[in-house]
Amino acid sequence: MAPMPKNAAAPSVPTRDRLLDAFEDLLVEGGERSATLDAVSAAAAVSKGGLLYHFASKDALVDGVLTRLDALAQQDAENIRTAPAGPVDYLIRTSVHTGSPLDRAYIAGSRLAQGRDPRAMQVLTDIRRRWLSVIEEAVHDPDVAQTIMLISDGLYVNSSLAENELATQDHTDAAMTRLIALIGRLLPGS
Amino acid sequence: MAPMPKNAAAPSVPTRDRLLDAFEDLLVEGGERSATLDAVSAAAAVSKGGLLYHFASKDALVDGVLTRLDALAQQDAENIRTAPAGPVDYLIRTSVHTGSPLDRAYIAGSRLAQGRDPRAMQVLTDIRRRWLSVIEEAVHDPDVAQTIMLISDGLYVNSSLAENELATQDHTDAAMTRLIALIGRLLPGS
DNA sequence: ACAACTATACCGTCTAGCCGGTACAGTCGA
DNA sequence: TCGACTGTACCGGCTAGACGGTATAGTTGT
Repeated sequence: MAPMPKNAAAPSVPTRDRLLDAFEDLLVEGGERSATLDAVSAAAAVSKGGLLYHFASKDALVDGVLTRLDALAQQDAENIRTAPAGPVDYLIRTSVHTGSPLDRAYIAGSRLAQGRDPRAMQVLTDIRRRWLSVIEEAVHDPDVAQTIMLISDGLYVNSSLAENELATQDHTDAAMTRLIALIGRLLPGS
Repeated sequence: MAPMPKNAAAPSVPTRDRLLDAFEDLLVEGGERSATLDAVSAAAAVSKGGLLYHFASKDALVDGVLTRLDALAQQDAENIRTAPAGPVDYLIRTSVHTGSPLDRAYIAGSRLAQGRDPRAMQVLTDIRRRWLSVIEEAVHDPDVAQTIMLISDGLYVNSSLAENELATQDHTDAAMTRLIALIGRLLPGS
């Protein structure tokens, strides 16, 4: 009954999570097409049978990453709300790829959404709505909040496109600071 | 029916273009995975042999859409530059899905890029760079130009995500006008 | 005659999913 | 305390069908 370490040397990440991680990685690095069951099981160093023990179908695997993404995003909404430097600062700075679990899960989710998976689209839409309401709460202007969200989305697209090209765009700390300053101009005297 | 010498300027509705259209549609509506050779030929009402007569491989088909996208985008950059209401107004208003050929081609291209096709990523990056330089030319401030591009990207993501949901976001003309007005605040004294 | 197809059959590989088997820890009744 | 049994976690071989691509013979419009 109790969770078993099973191996004194390695209380390592449970197989289930390793499979989810592998699926995400494949989605992020190779797109929907390369994220096959065989590839996932190989990447997680689990047999295909083992994979299907934990996730009865590919659909179940998709549900798994989506559920995890949703949980991560819910946490993040709280982080945005309570960020010391303010919600806008936090949102913008974390919109460029940081390699965080949420980051990876979010990109994986958007790959799935691009494959027109309705569940993925729903989850992504919900996450965005959650973020938007936090920003709205902070800036007290729906249009400005929308615009900030658009910039955040744009940053996501951008860093996902230019993953290996540094020249195109710089997402340095300095650049982000300038961006945030610029966003400040959107807010009038109020 | 005019004669169709393989490599000259296309007359009316050549099979080659219908195949490209079908491939784009499938990419847009069903993602990379659903855009198979069988599906493409069926959607274009052409036999598989006919498809492979025009495009010797799937790679050639990808090259086809990418080449067409690049040409369309090159034209568009000129449209942005010479738009009566100004480049920024034009860029923002055409960032939400209009169903134009460029629009469709661009989304198709980004599906391919999400599948990590390096050619697709290159073409998309080039297009963005071209747009950016037009906007830079118009606003005389690199940071502001960047930010406007981010907003444009954000709009694109958004309308692609909420394709069937009208409630989430309104991309009405009025909303776009408000957005453009807001962007005006980014520009200082000038 | 020739380009632009259609129709059909085929091939090797990949893919999702299924199934029988294994190892092993824990439970339970006698 | 022993043997029968149960549940969990996993292995790896298998199959049907999809996929990209090849091949080839026949048809049609100009």
